[in-house]
Amino acid sequence: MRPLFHPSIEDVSVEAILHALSDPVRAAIFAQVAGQGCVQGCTTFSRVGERDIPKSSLSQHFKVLRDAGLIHSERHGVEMRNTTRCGEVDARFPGLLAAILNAYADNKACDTPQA
Amino acid sequence: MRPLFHPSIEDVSVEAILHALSDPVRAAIFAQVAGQGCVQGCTTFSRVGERDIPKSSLSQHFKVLRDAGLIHSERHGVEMRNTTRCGEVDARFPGLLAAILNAYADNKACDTPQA
DNA sequence: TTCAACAGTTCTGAAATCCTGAACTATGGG
DNA sequence: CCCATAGTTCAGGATTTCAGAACTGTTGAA
Repeated sequence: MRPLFHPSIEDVSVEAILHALSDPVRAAIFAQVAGQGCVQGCTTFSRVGERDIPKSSLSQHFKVLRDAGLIHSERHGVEMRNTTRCGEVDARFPGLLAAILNAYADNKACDTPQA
Repeated sequence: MRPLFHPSIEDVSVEAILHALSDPVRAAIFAQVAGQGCVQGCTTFSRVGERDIPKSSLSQHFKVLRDAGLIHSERHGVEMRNTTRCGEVDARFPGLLAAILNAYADNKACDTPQA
């Protein structure tokens, strides 16, 4: 198990961010981490919306978010502590994350009006 | 040649938009169309940055932007008239496009400080 | 009308990427 | 030490993307 890689904020690119968040599962994960400030572990997301996500896929999703510079992950014993890097990212690309999270929130509101 | 398809604005999704704009070539095309209001034709983009883009790829890129609801294309004789759908998209997802275009602009400024 | 040039599109196969089950690593508890 | 838990890595098949070649559709000239 190689140590977790986190890009420095100057190496974070818009395209990587957009690509990472263009997947609804990853967007949901990120929204949740952003909403809670800190979320324990991948297993929290074994189910997103309707779908069951296998843990190998979850691990990859977290890696993509990490590589894109969107989250910071830290091992705490057996589990993972994930936090967003919203502060840094927002300093570099002002308003970007807020607009995206907002758009997803609006979207969800339309999708499930009577849920 | 099947007629050009444009999704209605309610069918436009955040993920499709982010996916479309997560490609730097498409982002450049879209930024240009957005900047000019109207751009004639794909061939305008035979070169983006350093890269030569074959026209079959350009055609695909335009299709992705169209399917994502970002641009409107109309045949005028032999060539194509492309316009953005920023207005509609911005009404649906306020601030999203502006934030993304801004982020790309910032990014480019960093990439080429002495060009 | 017929022809050539031009602007894009579609087709197709190769390359890259994504998804996920299975095997693995690391940590903590009994 | 052994097992359970949390996550990672590997390997493969499925999907997506890229780009050359062949095609469609339009315009202008002869």
